[in-house]
Amino acid sequence: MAATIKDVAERAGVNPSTVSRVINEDPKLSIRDETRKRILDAIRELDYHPNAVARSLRLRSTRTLGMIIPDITNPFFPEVIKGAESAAAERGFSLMLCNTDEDPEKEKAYLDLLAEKKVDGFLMATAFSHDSTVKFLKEKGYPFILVNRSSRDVSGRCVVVDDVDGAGVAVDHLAELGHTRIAHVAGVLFTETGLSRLEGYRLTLNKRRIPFEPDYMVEGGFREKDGYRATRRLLGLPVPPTAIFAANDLVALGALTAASELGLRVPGDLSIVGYNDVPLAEKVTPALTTIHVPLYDMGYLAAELLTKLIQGEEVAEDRVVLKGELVVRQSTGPARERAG
Amino acid sequence: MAATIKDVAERAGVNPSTVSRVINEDPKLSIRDETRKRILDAIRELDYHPNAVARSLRLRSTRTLGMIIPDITNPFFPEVIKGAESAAAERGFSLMLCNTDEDPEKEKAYLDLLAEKKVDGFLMATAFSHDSTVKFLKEKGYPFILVNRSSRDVSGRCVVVDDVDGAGVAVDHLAELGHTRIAHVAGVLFTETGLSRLEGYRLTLNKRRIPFEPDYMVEGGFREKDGYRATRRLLGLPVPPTAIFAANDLVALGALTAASELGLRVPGDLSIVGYNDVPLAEKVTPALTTIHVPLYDMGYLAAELLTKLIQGEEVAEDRVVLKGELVVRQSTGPARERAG
DNA sequence: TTGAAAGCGATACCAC
DNA sequence: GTGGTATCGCTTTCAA
Repeated sequence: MAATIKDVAERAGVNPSTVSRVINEDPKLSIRDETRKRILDAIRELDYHPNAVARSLRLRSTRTLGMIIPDITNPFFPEVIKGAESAAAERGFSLMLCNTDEDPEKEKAYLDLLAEKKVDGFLMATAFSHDSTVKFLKEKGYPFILVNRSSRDVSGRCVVVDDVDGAGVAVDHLAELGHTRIAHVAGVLFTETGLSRLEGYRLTLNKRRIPFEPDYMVEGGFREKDGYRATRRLLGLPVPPTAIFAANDLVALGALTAASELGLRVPGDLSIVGYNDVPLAEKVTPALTTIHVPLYDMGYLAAELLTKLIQGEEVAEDRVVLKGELVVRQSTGPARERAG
Repeated sequence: MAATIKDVAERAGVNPSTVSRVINEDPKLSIRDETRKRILDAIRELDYHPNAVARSLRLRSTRTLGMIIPDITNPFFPEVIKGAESAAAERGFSLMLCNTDEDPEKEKAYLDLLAEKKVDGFLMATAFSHDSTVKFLKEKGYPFILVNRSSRDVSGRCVVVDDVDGAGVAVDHLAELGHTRIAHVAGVLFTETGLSRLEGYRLTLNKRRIPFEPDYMVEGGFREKDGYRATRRLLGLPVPPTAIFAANDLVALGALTAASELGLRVPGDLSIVGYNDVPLAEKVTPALTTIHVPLYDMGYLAAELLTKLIQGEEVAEDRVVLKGELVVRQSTGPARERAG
């Protein structure tokens, strides 16, 4: 059995409360050096480690954050998690990680579980999560931060990237290469990110006076096969696009596959730009031109913000908006007339 | 404030202990239906959820597992974590995730932290971890399972793949393609996995009566740049190898880059086999021939085993050995004489 | 400068 | 069939 504070107290010949004060460096404690030494010695001799469960019960704080993500094998998340974990650890918090597999029922179950386990706050990285989640969190008054998603229901409390801007940068890049037949394989359009990237696409076409061609906008999803299917469709059009702005890198990868199956060369016949700059993006051939999103920072800032919220610190801004940056690699090139 | 068991008891006009028995479905409880109903109603009306921290203190069990991994952004781990998380969740356990960045000090700090937080057991996925970790765990009597690593200091308690066998399969594949100049970019040789793969390489050369050429064995490491450097060296040899068995997929990727920089074609001029079949492996060009390791299963089985250990269930075998399987893709091809 | 005791929210043993 | 009460390990207020 591990030693308790009582054991330490007995060994040092003092009361447990005194031991507690010494451990927690109670500022309004004046104690004789000799007594303190006895306590410290006893702690060392017994290899005493305070029981965090008991502390949590007493202090009503577990120093633990719950993080809910849809799928850890999606290459978007590991960097985000790592950032969150670092920020949490630096502030003495641990991370409890929950994977929902995009299943709303699991999400709800985890929410309840984490609430019962009395985590001090929630990091929600699930783009699909129904607003009932946000509602639940708000009603219960639990501190939370949305990661890479925002909500109309709530003032701030999120760390996001400016997707309208990022999509604009992507489309600008293609336009500057001379492309006018620019298609967009959109993400899921009931998510903020999906919607905003579409908006950025349309706004930039507009700005550039490129007419919006409805056939060039196809709603896909965020997975590779969504990109594959959508691209097959686009490339089957009578007048196919010469460039595709994909909702994310996975989608761009699917587009790459579809193009190569049809014997098209990238970027010779088709330029493709992705979104997020997932680690995979630079490994594939051709390496993906994409919008680099600071994934690590996103996680870090979210966890930092959350711990501040928890500790009641004043936060200037509880809505952090990060900017994406264009990274030009090999999947985009100048537009040129096609043989047909 | 959330309702407590006392609130429920008052509202139902019973004693807290009775509420507890109803909640936990105490088998040796006989209770009037009417009383039970009153309690259940009170629970619903107050939206009562038991405080897991208080339960944990009383029951001396947190139903939480600590999982320590070196680097979540290494594509090896997300699948493993996902498997572990699933198995844990199915058994009512949560996962506390800790990222050490390969830093032994962080590892120790996390070990202490998790111990203070009274996790019920440890999942250790750190190949580099010093044996002091295993020693610590053993001395304290904490249940633990090593993932993808074993230890001489301990009888079983691990889920590993048979790396000697896997490496053998990889080298066999190359030999069957007619290669005789087969090099090995080894991993870190003070890890079990690094050592075993080297052993498999040597045993198979032996079996095939291919003489072992010391210059063809270069110790690298497990990172991409290790593979890059080692391969540059191998390809600079007077008589360079025609095939490389890499310690893992990341190393194989580095080899790929080195080869293409030198104008060599894969598999035309050089065949490369990786290890693990990380998600990345099938995405790169040429797609990697590799040894598929059941990453998800590894995590799943480890967590399952650990929960059994924790709950005192009899486990037939506390050392689970999985087999890798050859996946032939595009990075390997028949040997042929080179121009020089 | 230190001690005593209440209480955090549950469970479980022992009564009756 | 249900209640009383001690207890898990720690913190904190109030006393002395």
